[in-house]
Amino acid sequence: MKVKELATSAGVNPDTVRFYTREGLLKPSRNPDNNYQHYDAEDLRRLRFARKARQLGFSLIEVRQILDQADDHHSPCPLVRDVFQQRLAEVEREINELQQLHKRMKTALAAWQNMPDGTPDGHTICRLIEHWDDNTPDKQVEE
Amino acid sequence: MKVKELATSAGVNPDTVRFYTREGLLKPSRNPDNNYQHYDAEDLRRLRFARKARQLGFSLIEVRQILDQADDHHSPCPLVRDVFQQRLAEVEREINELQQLHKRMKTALAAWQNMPDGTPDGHTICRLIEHWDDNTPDKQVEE
DNA sequence: TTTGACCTATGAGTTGGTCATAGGTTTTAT
DNA sequence: ATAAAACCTATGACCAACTCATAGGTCAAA
Repeated sequence: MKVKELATSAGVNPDTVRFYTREGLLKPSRNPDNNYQHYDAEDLRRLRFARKARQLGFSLIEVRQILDQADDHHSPCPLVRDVFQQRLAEVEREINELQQLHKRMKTALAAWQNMPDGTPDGHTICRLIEHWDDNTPDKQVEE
Repeated sequence: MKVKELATSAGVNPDTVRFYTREGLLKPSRNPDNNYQHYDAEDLRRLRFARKARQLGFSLIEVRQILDQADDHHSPCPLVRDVFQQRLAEVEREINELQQLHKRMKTALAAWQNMPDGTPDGHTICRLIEHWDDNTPDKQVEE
């Protein structure tokens, strides 16, 4: 297979195939006649594997490590389980953060219903944001 | 105030102050003697405003637009309300996506409990991921 | 044989900073 | 007075994971 065919088979951009090849995730052979890359069924498996792992939140570096382990005839599954656990915890943290942000946004929106739009007066840019309570402490003022 | 003092007052990295200045969010005057930037209370207000807006998910470009409107003596609040609404919708979308991902991860993890770790066999890299059902359609195979 | 569709390598753009470099200035301590 | 520390300047590289643009080489069909 050439680049476009592999890309189409896996549903990705041909440039992604080239990028993954540069990054060492795919290991095509080369046609010496025309310098074209030649991909086989194994590359398609690797590419599909990589895309699924990416959807699960694995980084490209992690995917490469997993593929490299497989190349060394070691089972990558323990590594997969390990990274997956971390990733799951991270997703939970992200959800929490976003839900808190969402709650604060809704609260702010409700509070804004009754606030007039002011023109900046040299003390305030837009009360809507300046009176937003973000519970992050900030420091002293000096001039 | 000089860079570090402003940065400390707002609880940010001095490089962030320089970066925001380059990006036009802060407009310090310059001391012609030594070419140093001089920030005043207004810049501190702008910087704090910018940081709050960033926490709400406003992009730097949006923040700059808002500040520019304020500089033109227009109330930036309508723009703020508008961008805020879009941002709220986006946050909701992000939460949904993450929750779906989370659900699929938990399901996969449960399914993995009873699956053995295999060594790559030329057909499979790691069943854990390859048998992951991601309900994204992909295309035909050819070689 | 020429056009279009493909291939190559390389570099830039995206976002929001952070860090490193190399050099100039000011402040503090000796 | 002077030397070191702590600050300032501008510029460019770096992070992630691609995507897109450029310039040029190759190949298939009309």
